[in-house]
This record gives sequence, C-alpha cells and structure tokens, in this order.
Amino acid sequence: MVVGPTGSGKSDVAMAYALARPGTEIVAVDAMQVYRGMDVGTAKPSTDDRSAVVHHGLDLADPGDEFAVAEFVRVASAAIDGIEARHGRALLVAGTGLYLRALTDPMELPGRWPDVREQLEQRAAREGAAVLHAELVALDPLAASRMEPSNERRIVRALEVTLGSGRPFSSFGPGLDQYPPVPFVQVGLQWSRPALAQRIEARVHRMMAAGLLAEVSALLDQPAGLSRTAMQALGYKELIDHLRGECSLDEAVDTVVLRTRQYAVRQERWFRRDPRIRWVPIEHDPVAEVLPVLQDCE
RNA sequence: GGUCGAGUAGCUCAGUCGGCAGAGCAUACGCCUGAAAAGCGUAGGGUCACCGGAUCGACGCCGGUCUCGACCA
Repeated sequence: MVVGPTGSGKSDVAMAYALARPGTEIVAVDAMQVYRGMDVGTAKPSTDDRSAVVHHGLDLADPGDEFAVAEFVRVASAAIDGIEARHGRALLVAGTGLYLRALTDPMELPGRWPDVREQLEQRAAREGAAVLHAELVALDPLAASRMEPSNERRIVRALEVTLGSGRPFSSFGPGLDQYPPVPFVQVGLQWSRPALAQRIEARVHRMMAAGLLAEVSALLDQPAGLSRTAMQALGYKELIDHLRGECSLDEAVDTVVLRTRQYAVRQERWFRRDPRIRWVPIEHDPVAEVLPVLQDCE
C-alpha cells in the first residue's frame, strides 16, 4: 500500500510495482478520481496504464452527482474482495486519508438522517455552532471533546447521527486517533517541502498544457454541471471562477498552485500521525527509490 | 527641477486625540467517523524607510535625507 501527498509520484510507483508483479491490481483511494470526465485535473491514470494494469476506484460517479465516503468504501471493499478471490494482489494508492481509514480500519460508518440534519443546519445558522456543541457535550461528551466548538460541519454531523440513530456518534468506532495493527504494509512517500512544491507547480502547468481548461469548460456545459462534492476539486473550482470572469487565468492558475501545495501539506499532516506508515525519504526519483522498499516488504 | 501622495509583519493594507503595534492572506503546528482536493482551530513573525529634534512619553508632531508613484514644468 502506498500513501503520500499529491504530486509525490505514488501512481508511478504503483504502476512500476504492478508491472513487475503480474496479478497486481491497483485500487485508487482518491476522493476526486471517482468522477467520470474529471481526468486531467485529478491526474487520473492514463488509458494506457489502465489497460496494462487493472485499476479500481476510478470513474464511480458522474460529476453532477454527489459522492461520499460510504459509497467509496462499498465499491472499494467489493473490489478488494474480488481481487482476493482471484488470488491477485491489491495495491492501494491513497491520497485521501479518510477514505483509506474508512477502508482499512474498524470503523462503522453511521447512516444518514436528512430530516434531522436539515433541522440542525437551520438551528446552526440561527443559534450558532457553539449552542449545538453544548448540546453534543450533553449527549456525547466523547465526540464533543474530539472537535472544535466552532466546527459547525462536524458538530452537525455528530448530532445528526446521535439523534438519528439513538446511539452516541462516538460509539461507531474507536476514533481516528487509534491505530490498531493492520495486516499489510503501508509505505509513505516523503519529499522535502520545497521539492514537493516545485513538483506541484510543474504538475499544475502540465495539466494546463494538457487541456485542463477545456475539460473544465466541457464539464460546465453539461446540464448537471458539477455537484457540491465534485465542485471542490482543486483546479476545477478556480478555473470555473476564471471562466465566470471573476479572475484572470494567471490568477486562477496561481491559486491552484497555492491551494494544491496547502492540500499536500494537509495530507502530510494527516498521514504522518499514523505510526503504521513506513516513510521513505525521496530525493529525486520516486520509482527508483521506493520500489526496492516495497519489494523488500513482501 | 517643483507640487502632492505613499513608505508599518513574507504580501496587501488599517492604525481616531501623542500613551503596551493591528487585520486579512501567506507560513508553521494541531484537530477531524457519510462534503475530506472539504471543514475547524492554535501559534510564530515588526529597526513602524533613515538621521536628528521638541516631549515624561512618538508609527503619529517638527527639521532633514532616501525610495516609489502621480501631476506640473
């Protein structure tokens, strides 16, 4: 299993590994590569790569549809079961930390209660997040202690589950700060900040040269457009702003670079807490430097 | 050459009557259970362009110097 921030080269490493080991199938753990037609901006594996090695986790939804963790876990775990049934080898390539944890760790994803949620969101708008947080403290002190009183989105969700299910939100798993042993190897790609920043900037410009603007514009022309979740994709929302005349193209591209860098740092911070990940420092060539470690882990 | 304006955190800029130097963004660090490429928080960071003066006390007032911009010649 390979983890790492955007632009770290994990897809290349995965491809090289899979080609060297017949029977390996790649499972992309990425919240944005699940959308059909969002190819350039999500650095989705090419059709060549996908015909050479079986990929899972890609193209699971239309950009006009909302997509979330639970759906991903359903599809991805079915894919992994299939690979095991075929006696193949599953290689996970993960950029989205939550999706990975939901897939590999004991965590029961609670359901949805839209009516409850609706009410909570209205109350949050009127009364503020702090009031709801106080309520959560009364109903589920453990869950409340895990989130900032100002984090409306998380508090609303915790209350939605607690009120909707009749069970405390925190009863649905040990919590994200628990790292139980896991029966496979996790290798992390580790770059220095400046080196990764450089790679990201180059990558964004490569995406522009590869026609990202046309891709975004074509998606906008679809009747369904981009759903709330798909709209969050880096590179897409900024170029949409530009297409709507809210900023110049250069400004939009600069923003994409900046936000992608910030996102990469957030990924690092998420993954580095996980003591189960074995980090491989990379100087120049991810494939050459990581592949031996991966093969050594067998 | 003259007039006016500007110079304050890495960047863009607030700063009232002279009384402990501020914001947004950036950066660093942390949090996260159905939006996660999302969301939330904490922290560090200053020769207030420079030199001098008056004042108990100056980013602020006075004199001068430098730099940038606009306008006039």
